Amino acid sequence: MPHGTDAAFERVIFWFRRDLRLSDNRGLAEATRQSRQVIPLFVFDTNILDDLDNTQDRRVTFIHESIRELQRMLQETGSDIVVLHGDPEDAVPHLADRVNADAVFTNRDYEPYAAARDAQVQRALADDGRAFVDFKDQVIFEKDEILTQSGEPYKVFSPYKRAWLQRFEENTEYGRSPAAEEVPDYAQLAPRRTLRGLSDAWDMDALGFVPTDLWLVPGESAARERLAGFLPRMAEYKTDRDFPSREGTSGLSVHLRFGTISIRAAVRAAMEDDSKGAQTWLSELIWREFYQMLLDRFPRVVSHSFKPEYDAIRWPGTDDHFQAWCEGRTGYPIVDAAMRHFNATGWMHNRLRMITAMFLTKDLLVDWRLGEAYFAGHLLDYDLASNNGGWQWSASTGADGAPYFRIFNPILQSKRFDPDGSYIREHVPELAGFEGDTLHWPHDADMFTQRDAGCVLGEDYPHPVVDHFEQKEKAIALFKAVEK
DNA sequence: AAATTTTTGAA
DNA sequence: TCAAAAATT
Repeated sequence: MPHGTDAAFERVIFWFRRDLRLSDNRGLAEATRQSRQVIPLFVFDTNILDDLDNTQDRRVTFIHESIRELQRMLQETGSDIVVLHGDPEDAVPHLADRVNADAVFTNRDYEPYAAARDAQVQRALADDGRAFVDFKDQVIFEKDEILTQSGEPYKVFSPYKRAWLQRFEENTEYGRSPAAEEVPDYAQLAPRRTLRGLSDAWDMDALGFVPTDLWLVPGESAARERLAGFLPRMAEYKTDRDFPSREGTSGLSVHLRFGTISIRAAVRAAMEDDSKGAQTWLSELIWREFYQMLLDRFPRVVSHSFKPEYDAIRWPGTDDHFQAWCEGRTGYPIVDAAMRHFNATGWMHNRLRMITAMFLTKDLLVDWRLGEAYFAGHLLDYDLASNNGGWQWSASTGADGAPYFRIFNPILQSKRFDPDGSYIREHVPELAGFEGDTLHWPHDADMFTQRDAGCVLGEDYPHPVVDHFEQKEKAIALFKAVEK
């Protein structure tokens, strides 16, 4: 379609949220197709930022850097981005009024807060006679697109996945952008001079945050490079992904979270590779959609067990044990290594997320919501749907979660997935002198061995805070007590 | 996306 | 007698 000549709108704001990229961005592509002029916008949302209790939040740095890159790319085309700092419910309609936009285009966000915010923005815009148009971009399939025969949402992953794959293969268009464009039509983007003076101050200082170090490079071009770097490793994903000391995972979770890469690009990459590893990775991407669908369809999971009968459980874990877990001093080396690495970087390997979550809920008997909140506060790739889904999986309260009797033995997990102990040695250096299986469970070592390893238990490294075999029985009893 | 105990079945 | 399969939690 020729641009501009038959555009439906004169001037449209495109509002970036968790889609911080120019390429393969459905809402942005539609905005440039349907409007003579497009004004790019990002809002640093004070409703979210004011709730962060750490001025060194890594996510703010990631977003800030990614917006900077967007701005550089837009400026190279002669355009720019408007950046606001405030409450979107006021800021977006206000900007629309200021530039006299006909509409605000954006990509849908399925989190309860975002959905409520967008409904409010839509109402405010409508009062002024402006449209709010949103698009599917964050997922391949939304909640109503994959349903059982009886029209119900799936509550078990495998049949959901089967239906997802079938639907995808029926129409390969799902993997593509609706408009064939992979990048926006730059001719439609508002010229830089038009956008001058519209932004708030948005350097980190003005936002009230301090830049942090990150373990990965923010932005769209870095995301593309990371995917490219993963392609040759994808075939080995199935075998390597469970070992925290190997580079076996894609490392794309942060980019998928902030949309510096599109889910379609990821799915296309998996579909174009016929290895077992690619299928396994695709399966993980489908888990992501499964959890997004569940959150959209059952928002009560934010604060309640997906399985209502397990809401009756009163988790008896103590605050002391929770603190020991948070700080990586439980006396379980693999758990402590994972938590210390996490605290230092804001990232945790998926295998370790399962081990630490299982340990908090089934060994320390602490309510999964506390663990979920701790991860929510520190994960650079934090996503409500995936984090909640993962925690409810580990706690056995979720849709298709681990059965309550399937409790990880943290020592066996450690031996299996960190066989040479290199992960533990790196992140719990005081244990590095222990050899073989003793590293995974040092507490049976005699004093000679401890001195030899340079680590006296109870002094240099804590005694275990609980006994796994005792706690596991208590965990099973908690579930049995409330079973129907 | 488990761990552990019990039973089975072939040597 | 032991490893694999099945049952149990």
